[in-house]
Amino acid sequence: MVKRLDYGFNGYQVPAIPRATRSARKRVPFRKRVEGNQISAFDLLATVAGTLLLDKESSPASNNSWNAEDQSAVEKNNVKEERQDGDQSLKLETCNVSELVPQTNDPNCSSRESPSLQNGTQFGVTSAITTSECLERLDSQKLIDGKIKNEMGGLACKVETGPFVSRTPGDCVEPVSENKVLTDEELDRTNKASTGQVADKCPLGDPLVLDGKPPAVVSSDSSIKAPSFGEHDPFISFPVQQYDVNVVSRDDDEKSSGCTHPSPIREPFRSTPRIGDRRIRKILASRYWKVALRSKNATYSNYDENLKSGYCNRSTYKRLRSGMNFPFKKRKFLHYTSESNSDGGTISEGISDLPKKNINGKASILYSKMHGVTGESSSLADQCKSFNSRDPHVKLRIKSFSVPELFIEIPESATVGSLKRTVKEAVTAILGGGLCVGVLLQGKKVRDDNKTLLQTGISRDNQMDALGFSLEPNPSHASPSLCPGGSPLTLPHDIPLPLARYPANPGLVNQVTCHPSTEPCIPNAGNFIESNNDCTASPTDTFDKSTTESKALVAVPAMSVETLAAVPVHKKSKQSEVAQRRIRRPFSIAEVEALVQAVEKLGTGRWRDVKLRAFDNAKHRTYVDLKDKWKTLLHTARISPQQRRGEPVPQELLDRVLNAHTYWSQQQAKQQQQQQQQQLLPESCLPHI
DNA sequence: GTTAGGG
DNA sequence: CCCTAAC
Repeated sequence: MVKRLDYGFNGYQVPAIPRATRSARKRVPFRKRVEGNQISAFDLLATVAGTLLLDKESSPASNNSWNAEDQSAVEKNNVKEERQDGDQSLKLETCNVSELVPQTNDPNCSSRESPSLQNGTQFGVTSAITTSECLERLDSQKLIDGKIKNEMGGLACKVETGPFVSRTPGDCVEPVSENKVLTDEELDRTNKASTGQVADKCPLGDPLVLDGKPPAVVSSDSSIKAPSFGEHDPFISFPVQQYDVNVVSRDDDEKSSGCTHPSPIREPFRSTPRIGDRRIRKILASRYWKVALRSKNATYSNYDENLKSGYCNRSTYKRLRSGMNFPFKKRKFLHYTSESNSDGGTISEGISDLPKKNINGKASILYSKMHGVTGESSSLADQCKSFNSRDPHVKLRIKSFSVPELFIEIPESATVGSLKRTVKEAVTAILGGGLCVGVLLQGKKVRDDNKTLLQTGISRDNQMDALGFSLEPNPSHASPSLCPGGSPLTLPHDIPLPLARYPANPGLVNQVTCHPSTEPCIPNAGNFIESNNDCTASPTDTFDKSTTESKALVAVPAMSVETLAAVPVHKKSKQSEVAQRRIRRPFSIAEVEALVQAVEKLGTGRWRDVKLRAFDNAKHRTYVDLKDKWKTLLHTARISPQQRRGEPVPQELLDRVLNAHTYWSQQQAKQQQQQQQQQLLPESCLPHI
């Protein structure tokens, strides 16, 4: 009873039955188990979206171009004076994210060391593209550039399915070219590497693809190839079924089992070992991700481990996992029966069995005609079927995406640099969390994320008429009207992720329009930037302040919630049913106060009651939220004020949190003791009865 | 559906 | 804030 006075409130209510005895319960760390390894449509979405995010994790160099290191700043006084009527409202209806090139990799390529890599660094330092993939790209590019240059009109996303090239496990050569389109010379060397050196050193493997002929060198026609946004090509492959998916990054200097040391049982699918920071840097640097096949007995946790090891920086990892809404979320893989789903049962024989099907040196080509692509493409598709029916991968090439519309208000006095940064942050945020990826098949939205590609019809055996991806604004992020009680979304300023460099082609920033503006409409960002360079202060002086004082950035869906379609969608599709992350809503001090008061009264472990008592009207606060907030409050109270971030919580409240927690912990302990005694008592009393 | 806990 | 297990 004395404690009441200490806490300064009316007292505690001891719960009748302390469910909180669970608090003593220690949970076994959840192990991700993989009992099946089909990839679901969700994973397809996630992979595409994840690739977008990986774009954001691009090199600092790309960031510089956005930050415009040479940006001048306005006078501080001007910055402080934020006048409503002076704000510029810029509406960027769409921005292209160009040349996202998810593409299949060869699942067999994971452990081979490229002779060319061993010999030197002719392909650069950090990139990693298998020769085979180079060939794939070549071929794909050839198809695109030459025969099937696929015009998608004004569509936001272009998806191309390239030829599928199957290879033996031994033909993996991984030279590297991350930051540029391969030049003819490099390509030529690549071909040589695959046809010559590798073949010499790989007795077991048939290194050759494409019928043993090096593909015709394709000129890197930049007029056809959209300007690269992130200066790299991420690759994605989707097993149609059967295999665990593991995201690995190939270390170019990794010396795993080389071609010169063939072993009877090779492990071509083994992921690269953890090698700590270096590996992480490689991942971030190369930004080359593979979705590799893994043996059936591998567990999905390995994927997580790879991520963890890949991102030694825990915060980075966490950001990917949750903080940045990294959409490549782990998803529990569907259970499946290997026998029933396997292709004639061959898959069940093991991974090593699969490459054997392709050893004959004939490439298995999967080509799926795109929307509007007919003729030659269909013949390719036929080829594909005749060549190989074993490879469970779907090959996709997404030419470009458009970022949904952004709405930006920024003071006139803001610097160009801050404008750039603002746009960057808006784009970053929308890519990070406010974006959904939709998959469209033959004009229809694929809604069931749990279906496999095979089930959905996105498979090698399918004549993919129209496979498309769309970027859709996340309504919870995009529309203020969807945030009842909340202010229009202010995009966070603390997103450290650099976006890929500003598109060199000003045309990529489409339809930059000006909202109520005193200035003439700005045709494109490039012109705007050039015309505003009259600042005097140093960029760093006022950079953050400019930024912070700009008006809220509101991500406005370009067409309401309509899809930015990659493929013509005839009917207006509803919002994607993909579970979307809720918008982050920091607790206000008043809410914290209410929470603390309720917990003081009810105790911890009664979050539903706390919710009903103090947050019944706050629909967006679930009892889980309250529990989590209490958790963070407790953590905040325990750390030093210097370590605290965000809006400072009054120390008085934090003290109350600590006191209440201490009290209720003691109560729980007491009640546990009582319970134990009650359980023991009857037994001990038995003799007396 | 709730709660605890890891992420 | 999400996800999962345990209840």
